[in-house]
Amino acid sequence: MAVSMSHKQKVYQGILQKIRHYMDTQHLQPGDKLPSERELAQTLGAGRSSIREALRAMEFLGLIETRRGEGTFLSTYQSFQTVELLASFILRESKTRIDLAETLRILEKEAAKLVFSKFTEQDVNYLQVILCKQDQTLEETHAVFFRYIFERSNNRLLTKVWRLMYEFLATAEGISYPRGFYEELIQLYATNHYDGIELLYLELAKK
Amino acid sequence: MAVSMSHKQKVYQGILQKIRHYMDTQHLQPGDKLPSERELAQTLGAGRSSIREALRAMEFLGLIETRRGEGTFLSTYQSFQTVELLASFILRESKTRIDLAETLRILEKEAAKLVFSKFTEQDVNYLQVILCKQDQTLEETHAVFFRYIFERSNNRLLTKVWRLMYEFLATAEGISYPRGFYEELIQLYATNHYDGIELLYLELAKK
DNA sequence: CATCCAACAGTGGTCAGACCACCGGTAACT
DNA sequence: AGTTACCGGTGGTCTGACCACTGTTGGATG
Repeated sequence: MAVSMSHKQKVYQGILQKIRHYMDTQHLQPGDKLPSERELAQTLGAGRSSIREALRAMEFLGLIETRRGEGTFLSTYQSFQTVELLASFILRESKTRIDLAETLRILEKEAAKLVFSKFTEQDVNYLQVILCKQDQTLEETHAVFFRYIFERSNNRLLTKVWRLMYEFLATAEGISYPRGFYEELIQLYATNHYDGIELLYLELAKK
Repeated sequence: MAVSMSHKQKVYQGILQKIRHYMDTQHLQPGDKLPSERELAQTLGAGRSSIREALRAMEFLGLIETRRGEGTFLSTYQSFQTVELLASFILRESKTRIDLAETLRILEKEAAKLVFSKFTEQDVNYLQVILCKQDQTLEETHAVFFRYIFERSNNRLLTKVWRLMYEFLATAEGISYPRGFYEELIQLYATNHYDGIELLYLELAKK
């Protein structure tokens, strides 16, 4: 009675909820096997095609991996295929891109601020090394650079959200700032200049 | 011969390509109608269930909108259903309430800053009214207060992410700050004191 | 003539069943 | 013991059926 009254939620959406719940209660880990489609259909009281629509959604998001003749498994790693296909479709919508870019920058800025007090000289050196590597594009550098920062932020949720959005946008267009930006940021860390981060991003927004 | 030869590509993935091609050649605009599922099945030489799996994927990406009894239409606006679904799975793991609360605060702070330059006297008055209402708890006030700010931020993605996290956390524990916090924030808007936002949140974190 | 409403055709939503291709294990055979 | 053929389980796909819902249409009614 709860949900599907007013909204007439589709079956496969309910299936998604139930599968997630199943994953919770069974404490499934990445790589574990899900029940077969037929079994799920019977257990959850739905048609197999509805189950498949739900699984297709999860597969699309890179949450599961299906192997014909074997079964369906929880993904061990992040599937990029999803993101690529997605990007090939969507990203003409300019407002989406703008929102994404803006949000992305907010997350990066705040992560940079979160780790500020934690950063040691060693951390700063490490970032420096990343920046100096010549065998990668600026876009790659950006990814490695911030991935490190987010890891040190010690906020898994923030990190996940960032990674998701980043991959989302990065497949369509490279993401990076002027090289000087990264150098200045490192400089701020080195000179213990917290407030500079906000200003640094403020300048970035102007361009 | 076309699709399933070498890569064992699934039918629905081929369908996606074809539909996109169709959209291109027919110069479909947002809001336009797609052929019916049955017609697509016949035209593209596939079963209706495969067509549906493809459409389901597109629906996730917010590309199309299906209306029972009417048909399938290209989305007029970009929805973030993908993000929503993914978030529900991600949040499932990130049980760390601390991460959530931290991220939530970051989003709110940045939204507050985003709307700063846009805010008129009228907006400030409206927030004042929200705050003065006595018939609701502080938690409810918090929700209404920031919902308004996020709406004015003009960043749908940011708003979506916030709402998701907020609802997720709010069900577990009430979320609110001291009443004085909101008053001070309004005061900052009224006195055109941008930098104060950062400081205000800094104080909040200390407690 | 204008208005209303019932019947109808078309659409997405869902289910059940069938067949195929594939994988892994196992029993039979050499 | 090693090889092979088979078999059960799994995902991949198609078909046909029924339901619920929508917009239209055409006739009955005032």
